[in-house]
Amino acid sequence: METILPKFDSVFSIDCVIFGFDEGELKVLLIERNAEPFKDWWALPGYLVEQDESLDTAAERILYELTGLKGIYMDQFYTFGDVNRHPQGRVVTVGYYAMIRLSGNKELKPVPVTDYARKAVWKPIAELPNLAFDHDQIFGRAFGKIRTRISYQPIAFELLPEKFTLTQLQHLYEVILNKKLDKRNFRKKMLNYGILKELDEKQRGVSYRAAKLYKFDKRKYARLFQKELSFGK
Amino acid sequence: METILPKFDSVFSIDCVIFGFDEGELKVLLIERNAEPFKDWWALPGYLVEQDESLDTAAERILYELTGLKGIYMDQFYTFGDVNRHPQGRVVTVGYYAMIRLSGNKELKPVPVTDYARKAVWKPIAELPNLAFDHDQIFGRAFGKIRTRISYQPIAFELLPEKFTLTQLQHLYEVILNKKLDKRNFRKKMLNYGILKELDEKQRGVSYRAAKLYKFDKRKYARLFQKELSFGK
DNA sequence: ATTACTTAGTGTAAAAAATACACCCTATCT
DNA sequence: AGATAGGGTGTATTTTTTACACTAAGTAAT
Repeated sequence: METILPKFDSVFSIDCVIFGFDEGELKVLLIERNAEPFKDWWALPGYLVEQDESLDTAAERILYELTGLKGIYMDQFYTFGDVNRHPQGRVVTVGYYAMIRLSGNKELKPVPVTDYARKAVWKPIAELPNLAFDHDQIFGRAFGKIRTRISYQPIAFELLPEKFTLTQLQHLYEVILNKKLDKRNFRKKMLNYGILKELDEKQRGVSYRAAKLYKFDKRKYARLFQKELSFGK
Repeated sequence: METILPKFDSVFSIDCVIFGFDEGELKVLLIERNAEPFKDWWALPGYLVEQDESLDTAAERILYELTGLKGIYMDQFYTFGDVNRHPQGRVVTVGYYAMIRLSGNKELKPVPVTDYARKAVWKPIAELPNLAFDHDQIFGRAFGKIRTRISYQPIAFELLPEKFTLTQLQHLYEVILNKKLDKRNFRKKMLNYGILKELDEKQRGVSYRAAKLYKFDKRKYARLFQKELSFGK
C-alpha cells in the first residue's frame, strides 16, 4: 500500500519581524506593498516559499529580496495558519524574527525582482501603522518573544552598534521591557555577567562627559545561555 | 494589479509530541505506521492538515483520530520545513506538544478513519526507537522545550494525577531535568510558590508510611507565569 | 508485641543575589 | 569661570539559594 500525497492548493510563506534600535527607539522593518491584496498597506517583509528551499533559506532570501538585508540570521518563532488569514486562499505563514545592528544597515536596497513591494522602511514601534493581513498579530507575538527572551538572556547586544555605552544598553532594556531601571544595579548586573569587554575608547561627539565604550564578548556570552531552575545540590 | 497565488504541490501536516508520566517514567505517545513510506515504523502521531481547518484545530483532530485522545490542548513549538524531510514530496510540518495526565487516559482507542496507523502506544522516552521521517529531530526539540519550560514555570502538574505527593512531583522534575534534587530544598521551593493545596488525604495502598496528597491550585498558578529580568527598583 | 524496613517529613546556617538609595565627577559649551 | 548634562560609583538590607542529616510514622514479618 502506498500513500500518495494529495495536491492541495496550499501554499506557505515566510514573514519576517526584524527589530532594530536607532536614535533611542526600537524599530521594525516594514515594506510598503505594491500589489493586491492590501496594495499600499504596510506589511512585514514576507513572501512565498519556493518548492526547493528550506524554510530557513527561504526566510533569508525573502528578507534580502524585499529589503536588501543580506545574510541575516533569523529565529523561527511561530507559524500562523488560520484558514482565512489570506483573502486569496489558504496560506500558512512561518514567522521569523531577528534583532539586528541598525548602524551601517540603514540603507535599505530592495532587490527589484518583483514589483511586489514599493520600498522598505524602519518604523518606530511606537508609531506602528495597521498592517496588512494578520501582520499585527504576527508582530505582536514576535515582540512578546523578544521581551520574554531578553528577560533571561542578555541578547540586547544584537541591536546595538559594536561599541556602545552602558547607558545606551540600559536605554534599550528600558524600551523593550517598558520600564525604568536603576542605573547602579543595572551596571552591576551587566558587568557581573562578564560578557562585556571594556574598551580603551570613549564616546565621541557628545557635548558632555564622554562615556566609556564597551564591546560584547561573544565567547563568554555563549556559555551563559539558559539558567535552569535550581533546587540546590 | 492582482497577485494570484500559485498552485504548488505543497502540503502541510501536524505532528504531535504528547508527554505522559506513568510508573515513574516519562513517556511519549507513538503510533505504529501501517502505510508507506516508513510502513511498520514508529512515528509521532501526525497527518495532513485539511484545507478548511486551522492548525490548532487540525492538531486536535489528528491526535484524536490517531490515538483516541480527545480535546487535548497542545502548544505549537516549531515548524519543520527541510526540503527532503518527506520522501514523497514537499511536506512542511508544524510541531505541537502537550503534557497530559496519563491516568484514565491509558486506554488509547484510535478512531479507525484510515488504515494509516496500526495502533497508538505510550513509549518510555528512555527506550525510544528510531522514528520515521525526521521525527527523532521533532521529538528532540519538543523535549528540549519542556525541559527549558519546566525550568522557569511550574508546569509539571499537567503530567501528574490530580492528587499527588511531593515525592512524586520531585521524581518527575528529576526525570525531566535529568538530575537529582535535594528533598528539603525542593519542598521548600515548591511550597513557597504557593500553588499547591495540601489535602486532608493520604496516599493509599503503599507498604510504608503514606505521604500527604497535594493538589495544584489553578488560580494561584495563573498569576505566577513568567518572571522578568530585574535590575532592582 | 517487637523488630526491621522504608519512605515521610523537617531546620538552620552560610553564601550569593537582589534591592533601595544619592552624590560627586568630568567633559563640553558659553 | 560658571553652567549644564550625563558619567560613574558604594553600602547596607533583604531575599533567595544552597548545603547538609536525622527523627517520625506507618507497614510487614515474626
